[in-house]
Amino acid sequence: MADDVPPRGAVRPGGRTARVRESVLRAAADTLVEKGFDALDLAEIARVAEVGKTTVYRRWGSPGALAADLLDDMAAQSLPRSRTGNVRDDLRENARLVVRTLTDPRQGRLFKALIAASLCDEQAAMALRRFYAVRIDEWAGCVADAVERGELPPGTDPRRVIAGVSAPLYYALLNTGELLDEAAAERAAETALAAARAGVWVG
Amino acid sequence: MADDVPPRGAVRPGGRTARVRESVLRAAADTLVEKGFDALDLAEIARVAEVGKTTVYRRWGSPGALAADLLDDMAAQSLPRSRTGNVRDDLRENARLVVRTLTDPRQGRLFKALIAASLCDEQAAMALRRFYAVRIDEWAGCVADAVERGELPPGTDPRRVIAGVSAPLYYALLNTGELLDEAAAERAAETALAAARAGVWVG
DNA sequence: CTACTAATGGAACTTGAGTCCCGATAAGGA
DNA sequence: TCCTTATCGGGACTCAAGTTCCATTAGTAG
Repeated sequence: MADDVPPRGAVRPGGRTARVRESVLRAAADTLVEKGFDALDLAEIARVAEVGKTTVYRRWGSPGALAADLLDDMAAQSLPRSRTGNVRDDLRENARLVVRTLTDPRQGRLFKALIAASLCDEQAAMALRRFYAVRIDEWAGCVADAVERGELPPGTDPRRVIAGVSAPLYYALLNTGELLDEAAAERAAETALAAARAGVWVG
Repeated sequence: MADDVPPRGAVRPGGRTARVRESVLRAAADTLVEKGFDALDLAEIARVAEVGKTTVYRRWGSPGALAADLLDDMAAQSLPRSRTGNVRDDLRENARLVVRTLTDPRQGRLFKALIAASLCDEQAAMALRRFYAVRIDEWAGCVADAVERGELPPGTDPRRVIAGVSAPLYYALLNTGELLDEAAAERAAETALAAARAGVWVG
């Protein structure tokens, strides 16, 4: 029956193994930022991370798997959210945070590269979905509170509202290339707010 | 001064050269659909297209440039849009079209691969922006008409409304992995409509 | 502290993507 | 029709990504 071989690095994850992972993930992130996903060779990662080439191929095996591990690592680091007590302000804060992240020279390139990875590799795709599920849930609380307070229709799906804020910003980043500035953040927040109030996300 | 060397295939674009381009673009699209952007080797494309390897490397040079050429080819094939005389129905039709395209086994994979290409290569990124500019303009007319008819506030930016329909659908496709069905199309159209009516895209 | 073995990493090897050279072919103008 | 040369394509070559083998190192349980 199932032999259930433990994944590489899971039996003795302390000391050296942890240092190797940290070093490789840092090198991977740097490469993704500077050269993009298509330039993610495991051989070069090993050189930059000062780690044996064999180790990288054995533990991660493919650029997609490495990107997936990086995404899981990022998802594990949670960020605090705002709580102004007013939906419009909360959504605006969220939109500003997304714009700030996507226009940041390092973060913006990193996100683009990780989305590229998710489009090329199924493991990375699953990790990306997990990542956004975590990030959206972190902010969904604001909306749930707003529904409690009667600012939005009862039955409004909080996650859909938060996703509704990010959607136009990512569309600008990935599809149209439109400028992501303060005004774009404002429009994104107002779009989600108008739709939520109209009951688009009820049920 | 500028010698202005014409690009490969521009001086004698007829006959053989055209056949080679057609054959290579078809092979590229097939490979993108079946294996994704990261598997786009020019050597394999040459084999599949039954064209000399040297030719492909000389004319396109990189997977990104090949993807860019494919995007320009796609942008040149325009699609008809609906004209029901009612904004809500027009936006709904547009949303359904996007969902149909993105969930189509071939088209959906192709779009994902081309977006991946645009995230890895600057030429492909510019071509993708041109492509979406064309597609959005094709539909912007509906919204302009609606503004004329008084269905939407004066000064509403038609392109932003159309982009507002697609945004949540692409966000579901690329970020959250949420199901793209008839209901998702409905919500996308209603979101854009609510925001447009609220005047989010005026000015 | 000691034993066991998971995990690392050096070195040699294989394979195929990408480059270069040059003759063959055919597009397009005279 | 003929001529010029843009474009194609076969074949040899290079170099590094990815694989395999095995000796060495160092977690972790006892």
